[in-house]
This record gives sequence, C-alpha cells and structure tokens, in this order.
Amino acid sequence: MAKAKIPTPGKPVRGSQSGKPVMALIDLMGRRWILRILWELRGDPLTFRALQEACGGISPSVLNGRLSDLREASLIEATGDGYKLTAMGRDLGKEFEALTHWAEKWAKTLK
Amino acid sequence: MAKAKIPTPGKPVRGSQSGKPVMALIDLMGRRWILRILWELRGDPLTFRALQEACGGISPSVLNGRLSDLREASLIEATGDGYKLTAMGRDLGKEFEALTHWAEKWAKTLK
DNA sequence: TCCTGTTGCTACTATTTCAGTAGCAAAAGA
DNA sequence: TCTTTTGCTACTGAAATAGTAGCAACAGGA
Repeated sequence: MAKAKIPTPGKPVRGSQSGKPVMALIDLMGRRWILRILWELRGDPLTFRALQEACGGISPSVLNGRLSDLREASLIEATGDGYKLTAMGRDLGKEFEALTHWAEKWAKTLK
Repeated sequence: MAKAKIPTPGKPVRGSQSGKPVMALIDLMGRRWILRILWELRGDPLTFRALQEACGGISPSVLNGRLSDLREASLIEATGDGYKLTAMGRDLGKEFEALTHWAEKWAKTLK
C-alpha cells in the first residue's frame, strides 16, 4: 500500500513528532518543487503540462506526486481550467511574497 | 574541485536558469532540513551536536552539508558558542514567523 | 600524566527521492 | 475518422538522505 505521508498539522511528520503546525509546514515546504509550484500558480490556473513547462521540465511523476501533496494540504485544487490555488493557498502565497522581497535584499548583501 | 552547487542569487540554480533571487531562495529552502535548522537556531546558538539533537537525530553528514549551504548563503555562522544566525538569517527568521502564524490558521481550517 | 567525556566532524552502506524518457487512454477539435 | 492535446502511469538510472560507526582535537579531573 501507499504510505502517502502527507504532512498534516496535528500529526507527526518527517523529522518531528510534535504535531505542531509549523513542523507540518516545514516538512511540506522542504520537499523539492513544492515552493516552485506554489510560485508558478500565483497567477492564472495552469494545466498539468503548462505547469510542467513552467517548472522547467519537472518529471511528470514527481509533479503528480507534489500535486497530490498540495491537494491533500488544501493549498491547490484542480478545476476545469487546470490547477489553481485555493483561498488558503493564495493566503500562503501572500506570505511568500514577503520572502521575495527578502530575497532581493539578500542578493544585494551577497554582492 | 567540489561541485558545491550552493544556490546563489544571480546564478542559475536547480530548476531555474533565470538567476532571480527568489529562485535561489526556492532552491535553498526546498532542500530538506534547511528550514528546520533555521527554525531551531531562532533562539540561542547551538553546537553541532545540540543542533543534531534538536533536529531529531538528523544524520551528521547531512547536517554538515546543510550547515555548509547555510554558511555559504551567509545565513548562519559558526562562533565559539556554536552555530548562530547572521543578521541576514535573523531577518529571514522574522519573515518566517509570519509563516508560523499562517500554519496555525491552516491547521484550523483543515480540522 | 592518564583517563573520561564532549565536540565536530568524516566514511561508509542502505534506502528513499528525484530525474528522464516513453507511452497510453480519454477528450477535443478538424 | 484522423490528429492533437491533456493528464497521467511505468520504468530505469542518478542523486539525495538516513543510519551507523568511529576518529582526532580539546577540556576537565584525578
């Protein structure tokens, strides 16, 4: 059987038994492509193939796995137009925008 | 030479050729344990072994790799007291606190 | 000085995850 | 019907991570 292991607040996740929501988030965000997918979906909905292309040719099996993760986490949903962020996902995306600004500062100080 | 591959703003990173700072951040944060380590260092400095324990027994080889990544990214530094966040790292940590709050909301809506 | 414990690692093997390619069934046009 | 697009699944090889062992350097204490 599959042992899906989707990070869920309130349950132990990879690397932590505490059940703290932030640990579930850390587990989820620490998986490759999760952040990138959220980033690419910040605008209009994208189809599976469009998303694959936007992510620079990510393997479809991995993409599919990440889409499952994100759907179980209620951060994205599949619609007739493709995949899009849920309200929760958009909310996270806003927090993430702050990180974009931080990254710009980071880039400057590294130069 | 080592093929270190530390994500650096302005250079291509895993999954993106654009050189955008946010892509370097996405690459870095998408590596397992990076977020957790930053999280555990949000308070007092921790020694290698203390950090290893705080992270629930992370493999020392992986921990050492992540510490290198974070040092090259100027987010942490090694002092006589152990590892601690740099000014830039603390700044990122603040952004990250917002994510903690988001995670609490997330946990509620999933219930 | 010798012994003991701590610290910061490195080395090695096993397992899991990710990359890369191929291809197929269903739906949508033309 | 024929072709194209879409959303996948299957498979194989490469890379990242887990898990365990252990060592050199240093710090006490006896």
